[in-house]
Amino acid sequence: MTASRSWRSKEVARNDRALLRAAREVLAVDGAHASVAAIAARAGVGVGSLYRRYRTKQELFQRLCLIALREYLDAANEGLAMDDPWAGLIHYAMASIRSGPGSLAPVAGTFDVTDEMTELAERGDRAVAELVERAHRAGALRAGVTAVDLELLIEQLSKSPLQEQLQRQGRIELYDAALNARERIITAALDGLRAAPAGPLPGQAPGYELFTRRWAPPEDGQPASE
Amino acid sequence: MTASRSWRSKEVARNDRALLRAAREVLAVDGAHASVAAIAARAGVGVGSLYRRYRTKQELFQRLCLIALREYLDAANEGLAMDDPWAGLIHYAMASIRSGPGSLAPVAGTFDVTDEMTELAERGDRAVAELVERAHRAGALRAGVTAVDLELLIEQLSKSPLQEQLQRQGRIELYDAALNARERIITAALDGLRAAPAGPLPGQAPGYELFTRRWAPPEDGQPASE
DNA sequence: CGATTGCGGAGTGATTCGCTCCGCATCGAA
DNA sequence: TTCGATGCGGAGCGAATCACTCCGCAATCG
Repeated sequence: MTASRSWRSKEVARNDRALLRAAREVLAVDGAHASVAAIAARAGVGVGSLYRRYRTKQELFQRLCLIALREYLDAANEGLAMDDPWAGLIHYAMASIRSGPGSLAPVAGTFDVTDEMTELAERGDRAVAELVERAHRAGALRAGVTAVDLELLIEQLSKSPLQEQLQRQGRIELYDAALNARERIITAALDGLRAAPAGPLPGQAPGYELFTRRWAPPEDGQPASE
Repeated sequence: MTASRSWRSKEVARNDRALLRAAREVLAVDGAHASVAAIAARAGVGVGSLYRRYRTKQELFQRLCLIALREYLDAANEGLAMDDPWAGLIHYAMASIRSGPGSLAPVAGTFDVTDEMTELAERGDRAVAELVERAHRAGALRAGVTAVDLELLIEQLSKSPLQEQLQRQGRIELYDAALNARERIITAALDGLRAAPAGPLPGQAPGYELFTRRWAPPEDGQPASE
C-alpha cells in the first residue's frame, strides 16, 4: 500500500520551492497583510496544495523565517571566510540585503520562535559581531559603528518601497531601472560606514535589545494605533 | 442666520490638525491598509467627525499628500537659502526624511493627482536639482550622484521598519533607543553621498521616470501578485 | 429655555480573510 | 483498457474587517 507513495515527488518538491519563493515575494510587496490566496496564485498552485504542505499560514511563515536565518548565517560565514575584512563585511551586507530579512519584519511576533531559529540567530549574530570587530581592527570601519548599526542599516535597505510600488502597479517596464537605482543607493549607504574623513556617528550606539526583544510575543497591552 | 456660524471653530481646527497628524502616523505604521477607524481613534475623535471634515478617505489622503508636498518644497528652499552647499543639501534631506514622503508611497496611484500637487512637485524637483547641482559645483557631492539618487535614498530612509514594528507591538520603552539608532543610520547613509575616497556609484544614473511615472493611475493590467 | 450645531460611535452592506472540502485529472497496477 | 489511488485546483464557508451612514446626545447660543 505504500509502494507508490511518492509517484509525483518531483512535482511536490517543485511546488514547495515555488511556494516559498512566492511567499517571500508576496510578503515583500503586501507586508503583513499578504493573503494565502495571493501566495498560492503567485506560485501557480491552488490554495489546497498550499494547505496540504503547510497546515497553517503561520507554519509557512515559520519555515520562511528559518530559511532566511540560514541564508543570514551563511552570508556572515562567507564574509568571514574572505581575506579582506571590508570586502567580507560588504559581502555579508549585500547578501543579507538580498535575502531580505526586512521582508520578514512585518510578521515578527505573529508566530512562535522555535529553538532552532533562536540558535541560528545567535550563531549569526556572533559571526556578524566578529565580522565587525575584524573590520574595526583593520581600520576599515568607521569609528563607533557597531554590529547593531550594521544590522539596522541592512534592515532599512532590504525593503524597496519603489520596487514594491512598481510591482503593485504592474509597471514591469521600469523594474530594471529600479533595480539599478537601488544598487546605487545601497552602495552609497554602505560606503557611509567606511572609515573616512567623516566623523563618528551621532548619539550613542544602540543596544542589542532593539534586535532581540521584539521577536518575543507582545506580552502586554496592544499598540496605540487602535 | 449666519451670525454664529463657527461658534466652535477653535475645536474644529484642533480636530482637523489632530486628524492630519493621526492619519500620517497610522499611514506610516499600517501602510496602504490603514483604516479610517484607526485614524479617527488615534486622533481622539469619532469617525463621524472625520467624515464631516473629509467627504471620503481619498480626500483625506489627498490633503495629506498636499501638505507633505508643501513641506518638501519648503525644505528644499530652506536648503537653498543656506550658504554651505553640503549643509543645505543635508538640511533638505533630513527635513524631507522627517516629513516622510515614504509614508505616502503606499497610497500613490490610489487617488487623482490635482494640478496644484503637480505644480508643487515640479517646483520642488527644480529646487532639489539646483541643490544637487550647487553641491556638485562646490565639489561636496560624490561624483555621479543625481537628484534622483538623492530622492530615492531619502525615500528609502524615510520609512522606519523598526519603529513601525515597535509601535505595532506597543513597546514604547524601546522607542527612544530606536530613534537614536535611526539617526545614526541616516547620518551614515547620507555620508555615503559625500565626495570622498570612495569611487563613483555603480551602474548608470536612474532617470526621472522612476519618480514621475508611478503617480499616474495604473492605466493597464493589474500586477502579478493576484 | 428652546433651537441649533457638531459630536461620538453603533449599525450596514460589501468585501476579504484563513481555511475546508470535493469533483476531477493523472498516474501505476492489473 | 480499466480501476483504485493520489494529489490537484478552486468553489464555498463563517468570521472578521472595511468604508461609510445615521442618529441620539451634549454643549452652546439668543
